[in-house]
Amino acid sequence: MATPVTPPRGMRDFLPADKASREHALAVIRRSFAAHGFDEIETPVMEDAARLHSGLGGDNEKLAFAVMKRGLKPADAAAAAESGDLLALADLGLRFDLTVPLARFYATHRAELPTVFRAIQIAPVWRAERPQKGRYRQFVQCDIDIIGESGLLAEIELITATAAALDALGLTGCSIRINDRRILTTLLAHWKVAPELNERALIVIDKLDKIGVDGVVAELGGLGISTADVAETLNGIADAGWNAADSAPPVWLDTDAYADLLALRAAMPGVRLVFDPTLVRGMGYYTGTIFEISHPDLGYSLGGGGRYDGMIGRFLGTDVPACGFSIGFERIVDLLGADAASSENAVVLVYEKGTDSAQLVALKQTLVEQGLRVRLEQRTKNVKALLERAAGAGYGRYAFVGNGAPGEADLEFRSLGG
RNA sequence: GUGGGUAUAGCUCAGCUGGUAGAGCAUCCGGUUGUGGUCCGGAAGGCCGCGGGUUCAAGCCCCGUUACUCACCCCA
Repeated sequence: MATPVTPPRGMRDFLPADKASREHALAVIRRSFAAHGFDEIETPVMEDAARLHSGLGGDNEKLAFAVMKRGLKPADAAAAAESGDLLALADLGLRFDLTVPLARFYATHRAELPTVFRAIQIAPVWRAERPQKGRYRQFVQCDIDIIGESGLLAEIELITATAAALDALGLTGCSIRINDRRILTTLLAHWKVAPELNERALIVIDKLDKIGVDGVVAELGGLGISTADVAETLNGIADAGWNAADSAPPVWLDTDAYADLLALRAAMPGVRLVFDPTLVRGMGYYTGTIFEISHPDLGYSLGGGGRYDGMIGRFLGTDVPACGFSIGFERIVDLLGADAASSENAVVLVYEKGTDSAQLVALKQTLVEQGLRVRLEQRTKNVKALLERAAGAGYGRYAFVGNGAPGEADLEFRSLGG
């Protein structure tokens, strides 16, 4: 190429057709969430660097884009190099999720918010990852969160609203896998895993469906976890479903947490809930229920969430229960594909070169006032390409504007169907 | 962070064993059509990603580099 003009790595431009289908999907999601009693808020794209790196973002913290302080001097850079703390040069960063900003938002505005606050956030986040299919460095998340509700009603409202949104989008085949951090904690305790190994052990367990029982046993062994019944327990976990405790519950199962999951399932008969004791989720801040949207065609999740009762307390001082669910908007849109919803109310007027502009605009204005969407296009040699582009942009009808004195009465509209 | 693939016209891609840079579509022009989505002809459009090397000669072979892409890790 003569001039390499591409957007930043992992970030994208959207052509009119893409933009239209994105906006359509966003409108559907907004409507679903709002119908379930959630209110939309907005926060800045940046937060204080210290807040982003407070340990609540898990591994995502390492992927945060940092923003350098304004007015840095060479001496500052030298000092940072000296100390080895390059992040000292940054005081702000782009948010890598919507949960940390929400916790900050709630701490700031608690007095103005209802006791139980149901929030919608639909906004881009940034992560400095290596892009690939279904993974971008700027992407939109659609979050709903309930703050101040410690009971299962929070989970129920979140999952119900999310399932409704997926349904309204026409997405079929999705299921929601569900688990509870307490079940994982009990399992690790049963194996007498040292607390500092918990996170790494959980990541290994998460891979059970990919690498199988033998693979997990091997990797756990590598971490020094080799209690006698590891393989036996894993076999039980691999087979576990909603019948896990039909007879005597297995020793690794936290029965209180499992009872909660059964209650959730009973409360939402219309939602395809799958109990998956290997579901982990990377965020360290989850304390209870965790869930993830799965689709049979994809190796990655379409969204996820869970309960994070300890997080708000980090900003506020007093603990406030919270639970959230996030839809990965980009992955949903990729799945939906383009819906070229053409409209009969959108028309193209094809005019000959040299047609009087004033007459064209007057004609256009007449049609606009009738409620039509009107685009003017000068006739090209090959009209076919022009009309196909217009059809792709959502225009449903076209008419040729004759030379001479074009008037509305002279227009003969034809369908752009083909 | 680790590994694979790709890079040629605005777009999609050919280019043989190293020997003058190609097609389709899109664009522009001429004609045809003349209530028109047809057809014919022509033109324009290229640092063959970038840098080095081998060679009489490199789009092609070698080394490096950058970008894109797919997968792993992790994630939405």
